[in-house]
Amino acid sequence: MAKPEVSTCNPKQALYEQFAVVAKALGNPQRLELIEHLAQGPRSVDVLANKVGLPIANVSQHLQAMRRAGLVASEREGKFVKYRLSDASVLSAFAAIRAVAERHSAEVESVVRGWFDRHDDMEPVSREELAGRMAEGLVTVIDVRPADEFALGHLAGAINVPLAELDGRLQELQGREIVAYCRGPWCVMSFEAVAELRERGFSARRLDGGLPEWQMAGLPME
Amino acid sequence: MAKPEVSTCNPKQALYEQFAVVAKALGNPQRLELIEHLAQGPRSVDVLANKVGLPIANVSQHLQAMRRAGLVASEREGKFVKYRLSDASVLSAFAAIRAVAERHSAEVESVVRGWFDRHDDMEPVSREELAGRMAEGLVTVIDVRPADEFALGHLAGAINVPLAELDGRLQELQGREIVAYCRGPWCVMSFEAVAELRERGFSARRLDGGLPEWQMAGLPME
DNA sequence: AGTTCATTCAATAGAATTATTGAATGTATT
DNA sequence: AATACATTCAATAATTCTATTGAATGAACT
Repeated sequence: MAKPEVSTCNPKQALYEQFAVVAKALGNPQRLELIEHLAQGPRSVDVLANKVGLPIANVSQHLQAMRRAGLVASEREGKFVKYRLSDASVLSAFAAIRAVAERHSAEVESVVRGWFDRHDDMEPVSREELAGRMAEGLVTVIDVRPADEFALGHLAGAINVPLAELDGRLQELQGREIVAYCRGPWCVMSFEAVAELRERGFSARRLDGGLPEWQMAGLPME
Repeated sequence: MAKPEVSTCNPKQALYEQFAVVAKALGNPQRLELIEHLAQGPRSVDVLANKVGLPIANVSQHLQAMRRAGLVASEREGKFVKYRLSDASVLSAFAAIRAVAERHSAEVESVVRGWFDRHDDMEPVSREELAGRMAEGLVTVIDVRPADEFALGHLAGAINVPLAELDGRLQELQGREIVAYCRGPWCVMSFEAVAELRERGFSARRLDGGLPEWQMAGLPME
């Protein structure tokens, strides 16, 4: 990622270089995971390191690489350095790359198919539909992310039922249709939650997209 | 780019790996240049090699790398192998990455500023506006790409004035406003053409985007 | 069959990326 | 000032990526 000075005389080359720097910064699974976390809100280096299970120094370097590419920005807050996505365009780029992968890679399909047998069942609830049904009080929205992430911001009206606790809290969820969400479109926790709930006879669906998409759509958070 | 088997047991990791493969394939200036050419239509390996000025074997390898990532597809046609973008989503991803680079990188800005002093002058003509004015016959549209690229497909009604020939063909262009386009949003040939035309006193503007964008918008080609 | 040409393959060296380690820096707290 | 803690820096080895070369393959043409 070292690119001390991009200074080809050929301006066309220089442009492609700049674009490549951005794509290169996205071209690493660890960094993509970091972006997915940052999409939910600003985070400090060690919170991120804990979440993704990497050494702090390693995460710090990845974050700096992304900062050089313009994907993230950082500000010091006391002892901590909070990183955040620099722009909504970063999420768009992530989504666009995901779209390419979805169309091509049979592997991506198959990962998702692992949780669902029939295609119909995968159909998620749209944000607009969910917003409407929440207003009518017809639906229980569960946030299946870990409690610490929930605490840092969540969909207005959602209750936190971390995936690990789902088993023991089924009685809370009786009676209404359930919509589960988590970090983003391919966050597997919501897939697992829906699969488990259906096995117990609940009527459960996934929200289309995760928290970042909800927030970007201007829908209420708390 | 070698990734013989992506088979982490962790499905989350596997997904990020897949997404990273796509981004990585976009993370190289040469490959981005190839994509820009392929965005105009299917091309054979050696046509591409001539355009980008790289050894054929090298181009072939880049194309294969992109094929593995799902960015391009290929079909044999007699002696030739024609590569093409596999999907419109590839162009979206390219555009999204470009958008990130534009917002962040002062360098990208400065490359463009090299051709124009004032920001107002950079404002391009939208596709819709141009389509309307062409219908009224008010405007001369010039395609400043090399003749061979023009021959493989161009905007309906455009005339081909390769940048290299612009000097000698000014009298053809007298009388009407000129709109220039070339390969894509950052293709510098149209910037140069407009700058040169203005120096000679012509009223000239750039088309917003290039040929691929026009085609994607469903506007007429020939 | 032999020739020509486009493409791919295989092997290589050089460059860049990544994870890891431990030391250094900077900021709050006592 | 001394400590604790979060982050960054610097150096390293392992891996991966890239360009280059020349040989091999595949399809058309004589």
